Order: sequence, then C-alpha cells, then structure tokens
Amino acid sequence: MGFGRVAARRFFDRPVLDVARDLLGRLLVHEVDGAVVAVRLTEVEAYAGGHDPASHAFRGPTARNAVMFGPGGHAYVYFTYGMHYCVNMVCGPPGAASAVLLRAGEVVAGADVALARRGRGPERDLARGPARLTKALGIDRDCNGADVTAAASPLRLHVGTPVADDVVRRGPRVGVNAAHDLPWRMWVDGDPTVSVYRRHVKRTR
DNA sequence: CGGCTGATTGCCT
DNA sequence: GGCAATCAGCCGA
Repeated sequence: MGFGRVAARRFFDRPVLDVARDLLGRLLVHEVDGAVVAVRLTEVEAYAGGHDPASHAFRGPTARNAVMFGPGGHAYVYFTYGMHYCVNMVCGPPGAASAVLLRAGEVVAGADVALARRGRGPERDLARGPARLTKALGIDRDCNGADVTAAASPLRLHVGTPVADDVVRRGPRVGVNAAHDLPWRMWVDGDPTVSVYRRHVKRTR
C-alpha cells in the first residue's frame, strides 16, 4: 500500500548476479506494529551458494542456512558478531542456495521510526551498512524465511524504480576473506547511502 | 579516508 | 576453541 506492486517469484528465479544487479533501486519494506519503514536499495552483494567459498551455504545445509536451500523470494536472516543481523534475498532455483546480501539503502519512508531504532543520525547513515539496514527496518530472526513476494507479508520487496546500467558499479565484496578477487559487490555510483569499503581483518584473540 | 580495537554470541570444526 | 558477509570510537595523514 503506497509502495506499488511486489516483485514476482520469477524475479528471483534467475542467476544470482542478475538478481543482485536488478535489486538496485528496489524497495524493501518492513511493516510491524503499525510502523512502516521502506528502503531503496543502493548496495548489494551476490553469494553463489555451494560454488562460492564465501557463502554460508558453501559447506552444505545446516540449521542456520536452511532457508538458502529453499525457493527464491524468501529472506535469509543471520546473526553475526554477537550483536548484528544481516538480511539476504534467496534466489535461483531451489537447492542453488544462492542469495544476495542487502548491504545499504536510502530510507524513503518511516525515517522517524528508523532513527528511533538506530538511536543516532545522520539520516543518510540510517541504512548505510548491512547491520544498520536491518536495525533501521526492524529486521531480526523473526523475518528469517519470510516470503518477500507476498503482498500480505510484513517484509516485502516492491518493484520500485530500477536503475540504469551506467550508474551500476562493481567491486570486491566487503569484509570477505575467501574469493576476495570477485567483483560481486554492486552499488549505485555516487549515492551517499552506499557504505564505505572495508577489507577483511583477521582478529587476534 | 585508512587503520586498529573492543564489544559480544552463535555456529561450526 | 576459533572466528565471523559489523559497527563505533579513536587516531593519524
């Protein structure tokens, strides 16, 4: 309501790199307890399931990554670093276990709610980074497995406005150790809500 | 901006 | 037991 139609199932039933590129400019909407926040996606990363050493699905199905092995168009939410949630869109045919990490976006509705959840500004940073994005949208474990193609789902992907080819930039994935040479991060060139690149850092103790 | 560190918990080897 | 698809705070250039 107010955000146009939701994406079709077949949108996600394609190669993960195609889906990743086409997710830019789309709207992720989360509606809970009457509060609505919408984010226009400006940065994503592709993870190619069983063939990708950086993917959570690389070593086969587990309790955590089970959703990745299911049909496309569902949200895969995981908890990391003891405090953060990140959200992916599962894509490809069932079993492919490929997914697109939603890294950043522009809050286009519900900025007041997003700001209250995040507890700090500025507005351009509300969803600038994968954990900030889930925080702003109020996404947590309850959203794992949500069907984002269902108009009645609290978490949905709306068609929005796709971006032109000449503004799509690509580079290595952020904070990833394995396969750091693959340019599978994609973002909208020049958009201030795109996160800053960080190399993977090995931690001591 | 680049670089480093602490925080904090679930998951997998 | 090791470490993670991160973030915030701080420092230096």
